Amino acid sequence: MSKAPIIFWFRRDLRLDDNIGLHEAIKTGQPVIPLYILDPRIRDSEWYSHARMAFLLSAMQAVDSRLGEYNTELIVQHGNPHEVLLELIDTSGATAVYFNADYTSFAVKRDTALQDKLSVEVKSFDDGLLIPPGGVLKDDGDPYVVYTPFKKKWNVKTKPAISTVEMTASVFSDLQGLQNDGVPSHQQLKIETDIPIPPIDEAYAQDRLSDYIKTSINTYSSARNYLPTNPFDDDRPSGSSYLSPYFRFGILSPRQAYWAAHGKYANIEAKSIRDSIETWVSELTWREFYMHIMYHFPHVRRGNFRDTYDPLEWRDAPDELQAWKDGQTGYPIVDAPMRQLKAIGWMPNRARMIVASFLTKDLLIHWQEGEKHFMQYLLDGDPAANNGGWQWAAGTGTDAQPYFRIFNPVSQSKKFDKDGEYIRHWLPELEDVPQKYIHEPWKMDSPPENYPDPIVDHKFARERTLEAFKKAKDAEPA
DNA sequence: TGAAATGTTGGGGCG
DNA sequence: ACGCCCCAACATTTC
Repeated sequence: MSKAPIIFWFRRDLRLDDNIGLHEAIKTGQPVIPLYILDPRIRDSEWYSHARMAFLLSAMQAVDSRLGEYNTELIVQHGNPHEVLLELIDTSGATAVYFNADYTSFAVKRDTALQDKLSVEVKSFDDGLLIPPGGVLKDDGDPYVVYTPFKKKWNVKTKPAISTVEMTASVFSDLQGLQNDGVPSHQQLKIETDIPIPPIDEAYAQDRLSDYIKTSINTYSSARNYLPTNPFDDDRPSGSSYLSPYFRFGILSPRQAYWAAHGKYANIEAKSIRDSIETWVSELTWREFYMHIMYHFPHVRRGNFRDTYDPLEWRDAPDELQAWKDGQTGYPIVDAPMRQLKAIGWMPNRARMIVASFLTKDLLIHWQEGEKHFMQYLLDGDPAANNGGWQWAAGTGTDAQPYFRIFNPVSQSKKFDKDGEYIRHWLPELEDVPQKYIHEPWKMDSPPENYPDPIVDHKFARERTLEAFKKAKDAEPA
């Protein structure tokens, strides 16, 4: 090769379009080595997810195949990033390493340390958020801890950076002679999951996005609470765009989503549609809010955002926790989404709130147990968003719901799965339960034998939780 | 992006 | 026609 190459390290940005760091690397005019590093340490994490790893491998394959259009390929190597990079710099003669910033505290530490460990230029770019951490601050320079004022200040100015990557074969490095382990198989990584992995590539994600913006987004405000059984084959009106896993791995950029929505918003007058678009964009803002929160307050990763409820005595109830995980609590509206989670690695937002309320408020089990379980199964499992959601539900977080806001599983069920269709889909043992009893089958004269009685009485549980939270709050010194 | 307890009002049954 | 009670229906307060 004539010029010395530059390494572009893919992480949570598995796409070629609108990839700021990649674009900057290409702009240098140096040949680019596209790299993905599989760090075996993630396997040891208590948050490791077989399903998410399977999704990631497919995403890597998609990038590799798209790179093939430019007569190049994705270099995949295993190991500690700095060791892999040292070696690759040595063998390739690369003069720089470019990547997009990952704002989680583990990644920030790792990436900062790289600057010292590598002798070449290391450059990090803001790409994964419309506004990076630090870009939305109060006038006194402090980060926001309440969503509404954050959102008010959250003012997107960036445009979609690059509509199409302009690449030519010559831009990419001649990769001959570089070690490439290739995208590993499930077998190689000992992946055990039955979750069907959805189509994963940039073109698919873009289609899904534009389809959604074209029609379904129109009714998002009202449909968002509706419980879709499966985002891929459910033909009922669905509020969910089911794009979260694509955001999680950067197959879709938030700029692409934001500006697609914005483009429609600018050309439409109907109030209800405008409201729906705003509400949908607001969910993108929530994503950014929680990423900022975890960046500014890394202690949330280890415990409560607020210490008010630190004295709270969460219950140690392994059997009940297991019943919750297995979808065997006896409350259909809790069990259905828990089964769905294990089956497809996803559940709608309303369902996440319901099952989180049940674990933390009805069972009074620590939100971190729920956080962990979600991380182990969710295809979109993201440390910041997941943590934010759980602390919100538990009442320990930023801008959290007050502790006394306790969902009644039966009323939630009647409200958001009126016909019981969602329940019957995921709980086949309740298929023949009459409509009258679908939300509370224990009231039947002879309930289905293969479905458990409620593991806890809601009314009793509610009282117990109110008391426990009150006690914890009063224990806190003024 | 709650639900339950408590309070208030007003129509209707009934003596 | 009146007073009384019951109890939806709605509103407010409380957790």
